[in-house]
Amino acid sequence: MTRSSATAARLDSASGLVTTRERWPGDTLARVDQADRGNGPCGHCDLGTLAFCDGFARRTVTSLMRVQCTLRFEAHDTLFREGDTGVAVFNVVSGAVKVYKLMPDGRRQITGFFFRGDMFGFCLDGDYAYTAEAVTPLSVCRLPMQRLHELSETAPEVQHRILLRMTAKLAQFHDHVLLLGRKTARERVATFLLALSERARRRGDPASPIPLAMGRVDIADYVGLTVETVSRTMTAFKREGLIDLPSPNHVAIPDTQALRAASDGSA
Amino acid sequence: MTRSSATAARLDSASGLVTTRERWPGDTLARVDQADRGNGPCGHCDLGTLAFCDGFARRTVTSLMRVQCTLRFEAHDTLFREGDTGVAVFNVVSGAVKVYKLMPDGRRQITGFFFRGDMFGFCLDGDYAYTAEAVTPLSVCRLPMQRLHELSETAPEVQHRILLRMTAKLAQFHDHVLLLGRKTARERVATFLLALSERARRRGDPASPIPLAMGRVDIADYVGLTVETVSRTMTAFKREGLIDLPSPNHVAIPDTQALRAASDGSA
DNA sequence: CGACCCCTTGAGACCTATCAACACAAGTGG
DNA sequence: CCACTTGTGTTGATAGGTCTCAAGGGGTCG
Repeated sequence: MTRSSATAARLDSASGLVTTRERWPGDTLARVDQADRGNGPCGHCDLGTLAFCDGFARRTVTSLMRVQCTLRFEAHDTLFREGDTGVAVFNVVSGAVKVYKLMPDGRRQITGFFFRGDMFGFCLDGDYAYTAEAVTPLSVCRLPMQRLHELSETAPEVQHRILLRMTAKLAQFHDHVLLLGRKTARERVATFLLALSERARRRGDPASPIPLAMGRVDIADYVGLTVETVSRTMTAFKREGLIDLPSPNHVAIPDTQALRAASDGSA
Repeated sequence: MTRSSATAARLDSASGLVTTRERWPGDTLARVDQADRGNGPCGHCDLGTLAFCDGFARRTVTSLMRVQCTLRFEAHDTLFREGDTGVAVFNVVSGAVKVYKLMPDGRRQITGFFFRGDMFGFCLDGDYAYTAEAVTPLSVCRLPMQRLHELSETAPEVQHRILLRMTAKLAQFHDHVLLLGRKTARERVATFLLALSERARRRGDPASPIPLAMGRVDIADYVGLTVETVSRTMTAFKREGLIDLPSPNHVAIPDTQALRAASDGSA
């Protein structure tokens, strides 16, 4: 699994020594076996229609191929830290990522989870406002922000897609702010599970038995609760038949409408 | 103050009958007296360096002038509602705007305040994810999103500035999510006041005696607390000398560092 | 002057956090 | 193979921060 090269990439990134030098498969920092290369538009991944470059003109795809590269990480690896100079955006090819902010006393708030097809790390002449960490073994497609920006000057389609992703992210934030500011513990957990389910559906995975890539602590730090409250709430949901827990890391939603009702207090 | 035309614009916008037809000063829907026109790059406002079009090439500014128009609203007027088709972005020329989401049972979460120079309403082929309402008498510069997008294909500077605004907004959201998910009541109020102060400073206003354009209820709905808690907290801050309240709507910050310490629990 | 709105203050209730303990699975090393 | 450790999830008892409910003060405006 190209373990050693993945380590090199991780160290490079985690140490803040990210340069603007272009890298691509074959580069010592991010070697990707030929077998790992997918059948997507750019040949870097197999995201299909989820790929950032899906549907772009061949010329554009070619340009993107030159500047992007695939990187691999293990769970708990740090991709970049809050305060690092932001030089690239990432597309998740496989696995899951969490991004979070820390307070001086150690309190943590996870501000987002990213799965296959999701894009994160937007940053324009400035530092990353958060830390990004692999939740599971991870494969990401890395695009230098500057190059992406330059490319978008001649390829409006690229620019439009970036704007689409960012507006979608902004809308997500509005929802999450509502969750954190005004929802009860039950509503938060229900909303979280529904959102996971909906996102799974949108990327073509089954909407109901959903795998929980993250642990209870991460869920708690995302919805602004404690582990205990999350655990108690999920147990309560199971007792009430709102969800099923075949294993601690798998959630089935027998009745979406019922869970939805629990997610905004209309239950 | 062009009351009747402002009413017309409001009704048009609030009723969801926003069209993509270009409008400009002189248009019956958005008449702006000549005296109201500023000395900014486009002649629509006097935002100076805060203006969206500041620093753009003359050709770009001219293009922008053709598609943008200035609108006026009174406090409590609704600019657009959650679910309305998103067709335009707005720049605040004077006054303040709040955007919020409502839950079925009436709970409200304000997700943002916007002041002079701030831009809001980003929306690409989709509906607004929130409602926008004037907090004070308001003057905004309206730019059709579609036109802005078209223009940005030939004027990369426009596109870059949009990206800048959106990444800045994303960073703000990360901070606000941390506030809502992990901060105590004291920390929330302190953070809020500091952010107001900082934003005032950045747009060239004094950082310390800051006017509170919004009431306690709005503050509470923004920081995820109740009015009572906000009021109690501010009273406590005043008692402790962290802030001064010459009037309920004016806050002086004698010691920024002390308030900052209170904003992240390092006090 | 009275109605209304906003802000403030007080007392008690409630939801969630905190602290503590236990179950269970997966390593790890003797 | 077992003892031990570690990590994760669950459950219980208690405490505490914030909400809820209630009332009063001060300003504005008709």
